[in-house]
Amino acid sequence: MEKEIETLSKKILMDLDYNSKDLCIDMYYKNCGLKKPEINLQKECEFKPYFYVDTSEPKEIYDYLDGLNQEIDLKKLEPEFENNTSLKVQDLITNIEIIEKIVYSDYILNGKDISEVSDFKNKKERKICKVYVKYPNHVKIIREYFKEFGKSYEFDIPFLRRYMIDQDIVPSAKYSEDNKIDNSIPELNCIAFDMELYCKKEPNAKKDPIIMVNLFSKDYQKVITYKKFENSEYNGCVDYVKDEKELIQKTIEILKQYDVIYTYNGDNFDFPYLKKRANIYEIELDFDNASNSQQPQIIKISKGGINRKSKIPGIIHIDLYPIARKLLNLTKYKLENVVQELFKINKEAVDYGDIPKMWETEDTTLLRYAYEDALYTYKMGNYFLPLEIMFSRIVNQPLYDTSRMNSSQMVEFLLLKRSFEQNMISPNRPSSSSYRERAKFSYEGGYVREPLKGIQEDIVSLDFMSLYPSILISHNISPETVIYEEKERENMELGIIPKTLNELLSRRKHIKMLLKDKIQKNEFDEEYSRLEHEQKSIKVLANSHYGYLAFPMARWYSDKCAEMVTGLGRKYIQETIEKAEEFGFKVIYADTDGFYAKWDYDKLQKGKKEENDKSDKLSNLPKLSKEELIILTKKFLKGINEELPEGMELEFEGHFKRGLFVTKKKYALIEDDGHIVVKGLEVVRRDWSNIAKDTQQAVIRALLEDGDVNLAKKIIKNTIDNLKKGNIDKNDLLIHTQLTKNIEEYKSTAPHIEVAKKIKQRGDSVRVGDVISYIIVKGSRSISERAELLEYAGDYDINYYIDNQVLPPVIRIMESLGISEDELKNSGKQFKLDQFM
DNA sequence: GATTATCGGGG
DNA sequence: GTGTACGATAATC
Repeated sequence: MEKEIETLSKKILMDLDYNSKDLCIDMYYKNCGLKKPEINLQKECEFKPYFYVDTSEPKEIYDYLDGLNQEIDLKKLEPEFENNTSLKVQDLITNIEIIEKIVYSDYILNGKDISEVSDFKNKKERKICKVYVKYPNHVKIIREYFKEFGKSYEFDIPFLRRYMIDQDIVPSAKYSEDNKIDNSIPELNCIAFDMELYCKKEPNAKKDPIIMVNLFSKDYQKVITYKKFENSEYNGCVDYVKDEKELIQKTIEILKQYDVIYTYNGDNFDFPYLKKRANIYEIELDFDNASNSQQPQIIKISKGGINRKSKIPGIIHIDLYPIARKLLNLTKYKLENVVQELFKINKEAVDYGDIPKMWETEDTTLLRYAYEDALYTYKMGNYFLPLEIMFSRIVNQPLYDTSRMNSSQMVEFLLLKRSFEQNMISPNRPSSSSYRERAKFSYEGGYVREPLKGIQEDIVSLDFMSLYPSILISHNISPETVIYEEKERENMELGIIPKTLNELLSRRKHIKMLLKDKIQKNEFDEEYSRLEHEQKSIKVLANSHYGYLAFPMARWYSDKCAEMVTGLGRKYIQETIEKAEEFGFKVIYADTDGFYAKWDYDKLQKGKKEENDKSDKLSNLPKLSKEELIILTKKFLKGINEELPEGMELEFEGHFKRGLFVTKKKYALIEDDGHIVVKGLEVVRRDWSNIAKDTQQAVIRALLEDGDVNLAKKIIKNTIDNLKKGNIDKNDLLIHTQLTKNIEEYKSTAPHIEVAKKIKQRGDSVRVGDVISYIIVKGSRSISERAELLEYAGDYDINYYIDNQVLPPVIRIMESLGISEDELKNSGKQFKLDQFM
């Protein structure tokens, strides 16, 4: 009895899954009121699959089907039928209803003639047939039979998604006893799961055993293994089992006690591998965690395009790899790279090839590596989870799914939900032919202005706050409004895209206000962090709407809209630049939604001579201080923002002491606190030698910190001199390139391929994925043939390093300052000539 | 320079 | 599961 009362206090909808055996939706709730929370399974069997057929008369449908007299190909149908006597399409239809709906497709052009498009300003519901069928997986097959009859709609929305949309189910949220949603982020029990294998080549689940399972949660942090590591300082972190079979069994026993499992690439690797190994030992993989369920829950590996997805019903598997890929912008997404980015920690990496040896020699490096893999997976999971929960709630789809969706897919589900709420029938996805047609479409993007090259001082950076979303709203751009003239569009009801965006941005504005209030009151509590995550996720979703319109797979695709948005974007930025220059700024560089500018002293000089100085008092000063420049900038912003449409705002982003502008998309800036920001210049790329990277970095630093061109020149000259004198650590000359396929598969040759061949000839092994580090040595053969490993390298090729490594990254920078390649190259010689004279 | 192919993460 | 990637970079023309 006491338990019952507690149970009522709060429950969280954790996970949902379509159960094809029971033809129902399994809903996993977590009861939070209990001392030990418990998962409960509820079955939803009332919801029935359906789709729409464009006719107002059910009889027409039956007559048509009778006329067809088509028997269904039973092979296509599963689950199997009780009696496989002949089946007709109409036997699988359970009901046809006439309902009133707004058919969105009526209002969009999409290849039609303009005369066939209905007027959105007079949009209204019309009669259409809602066709119910017996089984969800029959919808698509049955729909095929209607192709000759007429249009059908919403036949490809997965059953579970359909249910979430129609019933307004909010996942990963707390429900109180009166079924109201509580906004706080639920406390979930999370565990990170990772494993190590014994394998000498590519892992093969038939023979390569799992040797360690690494688990990390709030109350359990262990590496489970079956080989005793003697004298290890890590003994406290190790749990021993008898063998691999016991290892797998123990892993399942522990994992099933948690709500959330974090992995890094578990979709494609850990779970499929675990499943295969468990099959070998005939272990029943039962992850069932619900107190009242009777069926075993096993890992479901489904195909998602090229990749796989691993789902355990009732437990939320969060694979952090796809999340890191969509939320971070890195060149590499190995676990170490992401850990470095998020926590600024250099995580030790282990070469996979060394694992067997470490295992045999009981090298504890392997234990530490295993332990840290789980630890950082856990930290990363906790870092991303609140944001992902917010995405799941806003989009209104299960966390498992939204965490694997890209932003366009999330926008689509958001729109499907809005469309349903507005009693609309959503447009269909494109056929494969129109998909190909759409994919070919290309259009002009943002405006990028050629920079004022060289070193600039005292720079302000200004940008539009969410430019594209605000253009979509203020110009009412949507597939159904785009056919109207500008004026007409702005005076009519908002289309679905601007309407959805408007709701999102108003919510974000409201949150921002609440946050400001909390900051003032110094309330950095749970509520604060929840709001912070919510506003962040709204920002991501709002910024994805423009991209969604140009996404060829989108239901609400519209190339016209996308083109219009970038066109208006270019107009706004160009007009703003003009106004900035009229005001007294000199714009140095602009890209899409923002620009860098300095104060134009030259123009003021001219202006003074021409007309007797009417400009602001401040501009009379010989040179503006940083504070004065910012005051002027804010004054300019105020004027601009008064003229801009509502919701659009140009913002002050920052002040920079100095900047170096090389070409479009290639520049570097130094902030007032000395922090350097580099864009598009190659310093970050791994395949260059240290000497090339270090020289470029030193040159950028010299130019930004001191504005000293001569110092930059000197740095380059010194490097060249040192190379000539042999005054260089050979390690700094190593060039690193990854082998991306087997040596035999390369059609052409390259230095790292030649080196890999040499390694093989010497009897050592090279594998796909190895990074080959080599030096180019002296000689007359081709460069590829002169590539050597450090230990076999003789004298290095001085000219190669000067011409192909050191100079290319710095030449463009120096050219932007008016210094030629010749001057840099010959400076050494000239120096010698000077000595002769 | 433009177009086509491949690769990613995990061990 | 009433479904499918995609975006960057290297290789090649």
